[in-house]
Amino acid sequence: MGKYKRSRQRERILELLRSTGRHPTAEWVYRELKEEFPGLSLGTVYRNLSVLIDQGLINKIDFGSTFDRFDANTGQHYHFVCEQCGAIADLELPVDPSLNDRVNEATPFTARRHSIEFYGLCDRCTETADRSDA
Amino acid sequence: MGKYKRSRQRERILELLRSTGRHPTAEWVYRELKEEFPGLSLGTVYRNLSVLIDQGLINKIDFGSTFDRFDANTGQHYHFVCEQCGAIADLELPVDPSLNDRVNEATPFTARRHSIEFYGLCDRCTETADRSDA
DNA sequence: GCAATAATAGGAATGATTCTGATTATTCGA
DNA sequence: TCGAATAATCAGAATCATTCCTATTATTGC
Repeated sequence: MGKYKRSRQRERILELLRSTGRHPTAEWVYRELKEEFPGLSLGTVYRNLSVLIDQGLINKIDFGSTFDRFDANTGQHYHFVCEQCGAIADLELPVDPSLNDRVNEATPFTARRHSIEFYGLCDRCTETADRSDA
Repeated sequence: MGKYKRSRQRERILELLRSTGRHPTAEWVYRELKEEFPGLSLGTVYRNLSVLIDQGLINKIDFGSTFDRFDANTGQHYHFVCEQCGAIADLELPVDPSLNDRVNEATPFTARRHSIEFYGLCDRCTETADRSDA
């Protein structure tokens, strides 16, 4: 979290994200603003998006991992993702199909399934954090 | 779902995924099996992983999107993802922090937050599906 | 065995994202 | 208001996970 100077580009990117219900990609933001900033480069969009995340003004929707991950447990189950070491674990927590119904009652969408990911520290990383504190 | 012939490589990849609690990346699988199949190529691993998915024997953990997506709604909320058109919508569904507690009681992990994504058809795609059916 | 065809290895291609370097814009104190 | 310090920009190169291509090899069913 360094110190940031203002830039018209970054301000417009934030405005644009706030004004849309979509969850845009960097490419979409770039195309939207290209007319207003003819010299805009995609790198600038990406950099500003990560600055905005750093400032807590926007979020990126993703798993912690940039890699595809594969799972031979094909039954329904939820996941725990360690924010420190990146480990992913299956959870025993019972899957609750009624959650889909709640979406189907409250929205015009048809939810057929859902996934839940919990984020935090795994047992190993919790220990490490305890030691390094204090 | 075409017709598949067996291959030693694919059988071992499935065994490996079943024998591990991790949620491996393709690269990890490749490294694990490289000694057993000295000529193994990463492309073979990827192809077989997608065949195994097609056969319903494994799952890939990801969002529907291969793009990063950004969201100016920084409050806690859940998402709906349309499996057909890829649209992502914020849901009004109240966020339930007690879910974290259930994980914290039942596991050695420390869950600080969680995300839920519902998958299905959005209103538009539901209509389209209705028309094309029957 | 043999024909048909799926699977393989290896490497090139793709495509989203990040990095680099030279230039421009912003900030802030004198 | 000027100027030094430094963050931000643009353009394009680099990166890196993943997919695609091609010639060769393995599997299947008869």
